Amino acid sequence: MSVAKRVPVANNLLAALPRKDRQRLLASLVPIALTFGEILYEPGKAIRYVYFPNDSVVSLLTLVEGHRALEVGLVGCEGMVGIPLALGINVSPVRALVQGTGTAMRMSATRFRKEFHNSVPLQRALYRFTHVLMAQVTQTAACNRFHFIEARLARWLLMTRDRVLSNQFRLTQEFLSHMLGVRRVGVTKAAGALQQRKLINYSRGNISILDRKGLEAAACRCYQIVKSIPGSA
Amino acid sequence: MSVAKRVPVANNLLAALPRKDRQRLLASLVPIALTFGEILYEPGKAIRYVYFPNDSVVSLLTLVEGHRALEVGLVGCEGMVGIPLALGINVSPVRALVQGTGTAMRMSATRFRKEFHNSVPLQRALYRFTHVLMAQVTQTAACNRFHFIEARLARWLLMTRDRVLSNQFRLTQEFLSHMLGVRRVGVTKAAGALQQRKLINYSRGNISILDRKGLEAAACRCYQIVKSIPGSA
DNA sequence: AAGGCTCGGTACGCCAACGTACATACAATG
DNA sequence: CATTGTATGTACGTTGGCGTACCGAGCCTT
Repeated sequence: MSVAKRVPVANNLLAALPRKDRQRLLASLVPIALTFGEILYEPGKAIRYVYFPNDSVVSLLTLVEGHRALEVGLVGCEGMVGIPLALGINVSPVRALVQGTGTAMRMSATRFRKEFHNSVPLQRALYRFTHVLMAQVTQTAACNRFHFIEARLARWLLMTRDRVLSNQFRLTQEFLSHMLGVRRVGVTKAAGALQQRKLINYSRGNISILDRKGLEAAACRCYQIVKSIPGSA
Repeated sequence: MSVAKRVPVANNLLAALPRKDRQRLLASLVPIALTFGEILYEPGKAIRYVYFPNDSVVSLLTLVEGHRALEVGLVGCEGMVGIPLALGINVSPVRALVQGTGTAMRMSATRFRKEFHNSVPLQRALYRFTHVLMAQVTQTAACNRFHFIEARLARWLLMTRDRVLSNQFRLTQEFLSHMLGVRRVGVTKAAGALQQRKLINYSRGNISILDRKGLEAAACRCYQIVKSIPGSA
């Protein structure tokens, strides 16, 4: 995690604020580079910074002892990482893991509290995003319960695609298994099936989406449902 | 759903407010009887009232086509039903189903918005509860993914017990199957196992907890985890 | 070129949970 | 007391996913 100067501010949440509020916030925000694998929060630990992703992507994971991690939320430029702070809580219930390398705007927790208090538009935006996140977690809960790995994988790839704005990215199957909460072998099988159907291409951590429409058809409807929540794009 | 006069206000959220705020709120709140099976919200539909349960219990369920309902949250006297409104959203993403007959304090959505705006203590309390709910949904997501039906059933019974404040309540297995998102037969087997271990007693919808400690041991740790979140009791 | 390392593919036995169907028990009602 | 309906129990074959183990393929380093 290093300071990244002069990155374009592409976070939608910030971009949608009135100019005055945005300017004031930007004075307290520092652009920062987030790299794949970095852990921003650990469950039960204090939240020290909030992050407004630009082109980076952050996964929210629950940890249950004796099991793999399980992703419950995915935050990109449409949101903020650190929602508990907006709710007056300074401890994270989840692990926050950088899943897509990129930049974000960062602010310290103490500074955030102050700025949040002073900007009603920011409050409105963050409360709305809290709702989107809640809906996302809810849908994911059901998805993890009911749908096949293959469909869930397809959904996950699409969600990532929407946030990194690219059809190609790096991800090992081992990593994916910790997102979906399944065995690596399960991912291998599912990815193999998708590849055979010419929907994706997969090779040593390099994944590319070949047929987006087809992949959407292979994914469960959860993808569309979450996407259609106002404020989730 | 009928007006219920002169019920003791036992909702913790309300009780913890400063006297002044509570008094003002109570002027707009109407005690109401909620009966098992009533549906308060449907997904995608507008929220018309918020509810502060006293001794009633309300389930939040996601619906996925082609599958049974799945509970993602349980709200009793520790919270409020209608959190989206506090976040500035007037559509429910979930179905809200009365799971434990009892009373609640009710307020119209429009009235709530006004009162909410005017009471900072209420805002604080509700944002905190939003966080608790989010954590609960998150934990439930992992629980539904990883744990056996028997452990999940045990957890569910304990959570209900904590909210109805009684070791005995009415619930059919069919109903439970829609809470846990499993077959009715799955519930039969799990309940049978718990009964054989002398932890519960089960007969035609009448369930009683015989050995609470034992049931806690049979439940997954998710029960303790959710319970230990500050503000969840 | 060799060795090590990461990543992906395959194989095997196991089992919780699934869908479905049917059979029993209890309760209320006429 | 017979009838009807609801609630529970049992049974059977199917299967997706699990844990584990091992192998091969590509890549980097020495």
